Amino acid sequence: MNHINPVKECSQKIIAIHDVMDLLNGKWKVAIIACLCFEKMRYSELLKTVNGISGRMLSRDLKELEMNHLIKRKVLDTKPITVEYEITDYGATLKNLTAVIAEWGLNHRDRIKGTVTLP
Amino acid sequence: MNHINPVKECSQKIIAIHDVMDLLNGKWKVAIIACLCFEKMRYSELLKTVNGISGRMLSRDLKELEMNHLIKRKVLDTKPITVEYEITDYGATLKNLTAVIAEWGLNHRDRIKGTVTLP
DNA sequence: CAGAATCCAACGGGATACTG
DNA sequence: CAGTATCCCGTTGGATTCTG
Repeated sequence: MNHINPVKECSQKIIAIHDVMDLLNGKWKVAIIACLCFEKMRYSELLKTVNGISGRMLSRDLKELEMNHLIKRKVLDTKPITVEYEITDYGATLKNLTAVIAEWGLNHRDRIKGTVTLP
Repeated sequence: MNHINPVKECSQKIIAIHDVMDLLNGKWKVAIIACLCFEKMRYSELLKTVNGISGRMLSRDLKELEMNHLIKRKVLDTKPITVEYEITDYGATLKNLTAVIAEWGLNHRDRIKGTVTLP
């Protein structure tokens, strides 16, 4: 059994983290993924659920996430047209990741935002 | 025992995720935290370990992380001067988060970098 | 060694208006 | 409803040079 050089192991992790941060770059992608891990949603629902995102950014990020096979886009032929976004099996492997992030955020809300930003 | 409205619960998580993404914004912060969770490091070591980061960004991000009490800066009076960065107890609560991200990245490296993003 | 300063390019992201 | 098209600004981030 080989011992792994601890420095090497760290480097590997750093590279892996770069990959992920590259895939989920920007302010919104993690939140979008988290939403869709929770349940499939339509464009307008995402717009409301992902607080503060603009339509432009939502479109853009959805397109990128779809290109990376993390989500699926399904056009329903209702009238008027509606579009449903759904997490893929691949994307669903990110569920734990989003859960850990959300949990940390919940536990440390006060320290993060500090004094302000809450009435 | 109260039932939590599932939509409400999702919204809470989204907000929490926004907090975290705000705290760890940019390409490098998560990697820096991961490094320092692994072991304390000097500036120049971080520069080598966090692949590809520039000195300017490292300085900037270290300052921000310090302001948020996630890391500590310690000046050693060697000559020439050396500076050691160390994770705080508070910052160390992010260790699991960085580990989960790194693990996902490692497991899915092939698909991310892939051959040519899948035919 | 550990940065600060300067310059500059590129991207992120908001607001608004428009389309099928 | 689900976008697309512009416009426009602030930030990010790289390269380089300078300092104690």
